[in-house]
Amino acid sequence: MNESRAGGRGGRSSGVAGEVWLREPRAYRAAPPLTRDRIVAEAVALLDEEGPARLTMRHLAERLGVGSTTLYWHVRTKDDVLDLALDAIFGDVPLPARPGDWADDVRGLITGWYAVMLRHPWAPGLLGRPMLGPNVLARTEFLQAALARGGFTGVDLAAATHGLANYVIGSALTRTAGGPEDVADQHVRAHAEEYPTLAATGHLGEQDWDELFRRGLSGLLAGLTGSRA
Amino acid sequence: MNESRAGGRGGRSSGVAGEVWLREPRAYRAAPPLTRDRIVAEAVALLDEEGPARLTMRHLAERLGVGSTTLYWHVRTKDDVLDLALDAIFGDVPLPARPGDWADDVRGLITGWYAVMLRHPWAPGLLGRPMLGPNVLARTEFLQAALARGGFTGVDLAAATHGLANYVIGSALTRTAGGPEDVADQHVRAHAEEYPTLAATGHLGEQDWDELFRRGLSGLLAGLTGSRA
DNA sequence: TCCTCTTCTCGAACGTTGGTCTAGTAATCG
DNA sequence: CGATTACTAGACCAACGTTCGAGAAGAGGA
Repeated sequence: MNESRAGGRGGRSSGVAGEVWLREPRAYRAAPPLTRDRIVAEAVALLDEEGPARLTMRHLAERLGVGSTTLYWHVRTKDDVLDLALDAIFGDVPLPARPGDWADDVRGLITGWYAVMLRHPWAPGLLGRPMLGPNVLARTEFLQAALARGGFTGVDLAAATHGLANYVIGSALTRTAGGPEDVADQHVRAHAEEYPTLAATGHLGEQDWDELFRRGLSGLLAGLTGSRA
Repeated sequence: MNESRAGGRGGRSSGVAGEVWLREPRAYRAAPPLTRDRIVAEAVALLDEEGPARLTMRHLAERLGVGSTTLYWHVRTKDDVLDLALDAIFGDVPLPARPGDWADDVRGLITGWYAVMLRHPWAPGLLGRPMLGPNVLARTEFLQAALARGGFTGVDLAAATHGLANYVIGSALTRTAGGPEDVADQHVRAHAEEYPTLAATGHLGEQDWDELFRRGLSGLLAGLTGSRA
């Protein structure tokens, strides 16, 4: 080999410094190159850890150890990242390998959906955009298929699917929307004369929210089943 | 400073040009001074006409004929404007002067709520923030009071209130979220082999959406009533 | 070994945003 | 008439999403 390239003085590691030892071996491809999947995964982690306000392209790139503009080679806009991150977490909603009792499947899917959104509290706030990702569509397909097995057809089927989906979305949104629960509670209590019924209902603990969601879901499911054609 | 008081050339209408004739008489107080209400009303109009993306403090101030910084005398941040605008439109949800049949009142309130949100399609997307405005609280109070009249108590009451509110929120959100309806429809149809049930449901026309909402609401209401303690 | 093509990365910079600071002006009150 | 209050414009700031063009790295061919 050539040792003639004495004085590894090169500003850059290439061209000069033929010494193999001084060059990091394939450092460039050591870490997998940036991929869309890595970006999305890191975005989800960032959202979970630091909240949506901290999700900037620069900060995301920093966490990935790349320049901010590099992201735009893999993704067109920031909204793309948001859309992808949103769909990504819905991949965690468990989907039974084999369809069982239709009502159980529906309940399981909806509660799983709900749980995932609470696990990523930033998600419901991002829901104001079309949800056409594969994970979302697969779950919606499963939901509608289960309802079809339950005897729903035509408009009843569509109404049941949308009704359930809308219920879970609204529930997750209002659950994660409020700041500290005490604030709203105190505010209502402070104006008890204007909102007597609300004030009387009183404070809702951590546990009760899930119970409320469960009851509402049961009611909705029962009502839809009853009004089935 | 400026000794050249000659010529009405002054960049500003004040200080220079002592001639009363050149000054518009009381132009300052001619239009009512900026108030929080005017800001909110203009913000709603702007959102309706140009969409949420165009709601910037500068643009809003421009429409009001004032400087951008002036807004900050009446309002702390842009989020304040958003919160106020959101609550403002809920003032349009009709509230019966005298409570009637509880079920009718509930249906009327929920459908009115839904209609208002569809009339201001930007509203559902802003729902990811605590809703403590007087208009929202008054309607929630009315809803809960009507349900209480219907015999709901305790946890059932809370579940019914939240269930209905969440349903209407989710419905409005998904309704306004999607871009052009055809896009989603075409996308699903293009992957018909993966989403057979969804593809089979087919396209939903303008009319059907309201019908779906109505059916879901009926089902939910029936279910909640049935599971009432 | 050299050249070229494609794939991928990045620094610099642009235009715009929400928000603040400075420095006022018009009306009002004592 | 002087001081106080209500209100406003312009300049300014840090931060944002995004564009642009310059390149580096690897594959393939001759």
